[in-house]
Amino acid sequence: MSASSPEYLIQQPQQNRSRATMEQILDAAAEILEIKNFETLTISEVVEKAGTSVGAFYGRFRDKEALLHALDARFFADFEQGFFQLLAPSRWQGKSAAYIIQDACRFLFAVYNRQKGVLRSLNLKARLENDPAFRKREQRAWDELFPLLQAALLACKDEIRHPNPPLAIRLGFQQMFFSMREILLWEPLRGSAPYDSEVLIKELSRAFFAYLRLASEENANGE
Amino acid sequence: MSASSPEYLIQQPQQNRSRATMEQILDAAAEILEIKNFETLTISEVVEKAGTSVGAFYGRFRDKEALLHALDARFFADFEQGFFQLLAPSRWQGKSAAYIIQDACRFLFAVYNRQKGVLRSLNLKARLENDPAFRKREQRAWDELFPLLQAALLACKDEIRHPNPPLAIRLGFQQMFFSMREILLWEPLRGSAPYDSEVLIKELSRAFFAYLRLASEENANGE
DNA sequence: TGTACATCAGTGAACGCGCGTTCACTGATGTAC
DNA sequence: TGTACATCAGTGAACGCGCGTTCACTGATGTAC
Repeated sequence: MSASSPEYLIQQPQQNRSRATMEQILDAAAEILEIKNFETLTISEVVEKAGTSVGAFYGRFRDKEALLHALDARFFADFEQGFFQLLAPSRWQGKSAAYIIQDACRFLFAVYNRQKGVLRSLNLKARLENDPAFRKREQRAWDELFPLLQAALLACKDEIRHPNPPLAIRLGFQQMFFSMREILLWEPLRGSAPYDSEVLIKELSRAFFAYLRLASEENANGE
Repeated sequence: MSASSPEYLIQQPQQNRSRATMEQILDAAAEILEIKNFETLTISEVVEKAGTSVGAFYGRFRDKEALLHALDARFFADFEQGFFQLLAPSRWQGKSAAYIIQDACRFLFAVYNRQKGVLRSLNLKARLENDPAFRKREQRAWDELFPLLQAALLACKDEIRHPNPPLAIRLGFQQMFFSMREILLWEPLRGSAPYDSEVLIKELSRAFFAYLRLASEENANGE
């Protein structure tokens, strides 16, 4: 679940009983975050939903903030597991730029298409907070994924006809990333017609390699 | 400034004196929002910075929320002025898709490149709030700009080689819009190297029309 | 040009509510001998 | 196999702080005659 001894915990659970309680608290919080945000969530409603008590909460967590840190850690561990599984070191070696991009796009989709409530809150916290910890953890996901993608794409440099490949790779990926996050996390709140998953992945990938002006894409046909 | 008699005001200023006070309150709030967010901003600090009193504040505004509504209204009025000025009805008639896109992109840049503190708070509020008013006002800007752009671009349909022009126009514009907002409002907080304004406008436009696969762009040279 | 009155505008101390946090206490689990 | 003790885990009523909001009051501006 979470690392050796994070500073936001009072103390690691020692018995299965308390490990279960903690898990229940995290699950309850995650569930509540699907419909409200972290600011309006109260400890009381979390522990009530988790079937435990306020005191039990503070026996584990330093304060309310610690709850979100723990959710963050839990999510990030999940993210990394998927990351190392899907993106085994040599997965992109010798592949075309188009292949790499679709792969990355599909991964991004998978990352942002679950735990949306938690992700929304983390995303907001990273923007609201003075405490840089949330911002840093958000950054870390980017810092793990982007360099890999960049290296893989630069290896296909001769496919890329954009005059400034490093710039285009960076901005193109940002566009894909921002759009994916925005559309999956926030569009539902606006009630606008959602994109079909496959269409979204395909089109965001397409936009990216069109921007890079891949030679291979030049004579491809759409749809 | 603001419309006839918005419900978030207790009463419209009747004397210049109070109009000035109100303006000072709004300015002070906007300034504070450059460095903190609306949740952590307090009425006391606003009125102190504005050189007035808590009572004066509540003489104008129904509650704290009303302050942000007023800032929203002030910004939106600004937006619309720019909108109707720059995008006079016939401005895009007979123009190429590339021209239209650059024009729209430049406009987006202008919109999001000032009042960033206020815009950040409005953006957050639109996500946090049950009160749909903020969300709706955000939507309205989109609803004014997008149909115009869509119509103008569909008029150049024969330039567009993407197999599904309406889809591509929508998603492409979203990408441009989301990226512009994200990069201008939130990237600075992350401390990553900012883009040069002209480069940003040029590249986001380029990405958009590359995605549409404009015929004209096919044999254009970059940089 | 002055007087009386109504309304507008502003003041800031005091209030009060909500929610995070504490704390004195009980019960459960593990360990030593 | 049982007893004593230490630590872990959980309970929930009570506390208290911060900040939004109120309110009784003073002063400024406008208007009628």
